[in-house]
Amino acid sequence: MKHLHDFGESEEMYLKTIAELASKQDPIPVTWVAERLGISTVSASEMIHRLENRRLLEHTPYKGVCLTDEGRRRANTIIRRQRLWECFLTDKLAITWDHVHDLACRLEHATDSMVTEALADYLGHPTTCPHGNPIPSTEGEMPPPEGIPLGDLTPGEGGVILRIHPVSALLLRHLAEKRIEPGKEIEVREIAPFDGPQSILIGDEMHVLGREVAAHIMIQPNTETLGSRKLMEILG
Amino acid sequence: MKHLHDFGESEEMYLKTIAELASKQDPIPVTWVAERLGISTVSASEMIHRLENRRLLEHTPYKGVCLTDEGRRRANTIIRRQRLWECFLTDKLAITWDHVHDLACRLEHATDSMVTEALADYLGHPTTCPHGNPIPSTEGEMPPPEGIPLGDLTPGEGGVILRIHPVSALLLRHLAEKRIEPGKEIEVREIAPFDGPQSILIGDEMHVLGREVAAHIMIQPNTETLGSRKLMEILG
DNA sequence: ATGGATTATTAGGCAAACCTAATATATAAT
DNA sequence: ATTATATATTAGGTTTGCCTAATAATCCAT
Ligand SMILES: [Mn+2]
Ligand SMILES: [Mn+2]
Ligand SMILES: [Mn+2]
Ligand SMILES: [Mn+2]
Repeated sequence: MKHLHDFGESEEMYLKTIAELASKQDPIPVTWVAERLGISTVSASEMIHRLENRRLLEHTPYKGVCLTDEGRRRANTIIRRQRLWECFLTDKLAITWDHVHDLACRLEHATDSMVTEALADYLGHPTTCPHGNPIPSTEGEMPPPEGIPLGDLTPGEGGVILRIHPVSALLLRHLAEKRIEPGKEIEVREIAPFDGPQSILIGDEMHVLGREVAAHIMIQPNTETLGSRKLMEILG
Repeated sequence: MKHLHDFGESEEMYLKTIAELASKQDPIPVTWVAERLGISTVSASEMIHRLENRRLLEHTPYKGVCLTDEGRRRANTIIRRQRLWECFLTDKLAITWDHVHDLACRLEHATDSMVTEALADYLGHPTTCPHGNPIPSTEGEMPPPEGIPLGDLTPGEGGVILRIHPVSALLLRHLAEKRIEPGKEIEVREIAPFDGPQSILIGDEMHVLGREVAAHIMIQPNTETLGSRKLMEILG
């Protein structure tokens, strides 16, 4: 007999979370997954074993997890749904930027491919979500995300905000308050010693951002202000 | 710690199901609830006790269940969400009539009141769903549904289809195939003996409908064709 | 190489929603 | 009043997804 419950929502969130973390490092420590999902490492470890048995990921002990091709395809399907809903919520329902991430994170699990594709049609097949992140294709392929973290820039360097790496609503609210959003010019002015917070200039306002926050703001660097060493890194 | 899962979807489906059945009879036998949800009576009974403890309904053994005011309010909130999504899916995404019921039944549980009200705004505050059923208010009040079941009409009687009482996608597909939809004229031509199926005329086509199906097609009767006995019933 | 920190596993539990099989109770029909 | 039927409860079990506490294995830095 089939149950009333979906019992696939957890699985989907694991895959999505791993895919999102994978753009920062690969393989992903199980600890990171647990922390992001707000559960114990034991529970995460259990579930990861189950997903490994089903060939959706591979776990190398003491290293971390990597999605298989099928796992990544599935993850990107969920991400596609979330980002399309984000577009709908902002563009059509006029819900603010910092709210749509969490709202879409609930809808994504209740959406099949028929609705997804009809929605994509209706929205005119957008290529990025309101936070600037690319929307995967119907086939579950995602263009490589662009930009480098603001946190990697040094004083004097700056550029245009390309996207906000997907993360909790709290961070988005924090950024929304300071009017830090995709498309805007931003410049690093100062970095406190001992890997401390960055002082940044956006519009005509100065703000101090913690390293964790700065790591999620992805920049298209302004090449003029950029040190040549970093230029090499980016191009080569 | 909070769980990843909602664990409220079941509760919502119980309340909604009971509210929908309540328009046919009151109180509702627990058996009906179990059957509609496709679960055992034991499971339904368990859950109904839990909902009773939380004052969302009242259960009189060997009679059935009635929603409390709070229970009905909650149920109508879910119904509002479902029917607004149904409008969205048909009007904006151009998904057919018979599909939207089930699709919206998944979205309804992933939708909070912010999204619901923004959606209602966006759709221009529709008053009925694509199946003709009334959409409850923000406060959880629903206008009394109109019409009498097609199954109660006798040969020669007819009228306009007002709405299809909410039920499975199978029934909707069945009706969609025969072009039986809200707004159309329909007339009973014949009833087979021993409470058998009805032969009906819609457009220029004749169809034979089982009693169960006919019970879900709600009619605004054409008073000229109507027997005076039934007229009394309706008006008085 | 060795000790301390990180990572993984084991053991034992819990709650929500389901299930079947068996039993008990109330209502309805003869 | 008795019996048959419908309804309810009890008992015991499953799966999913989470938990804590304790232990074991590995990695890394000195
Ligand atoms: Mn989600
Ligand atoms: Mn986004
Ligand atoms: Mn539903
Ligand atoms: Mn409807």
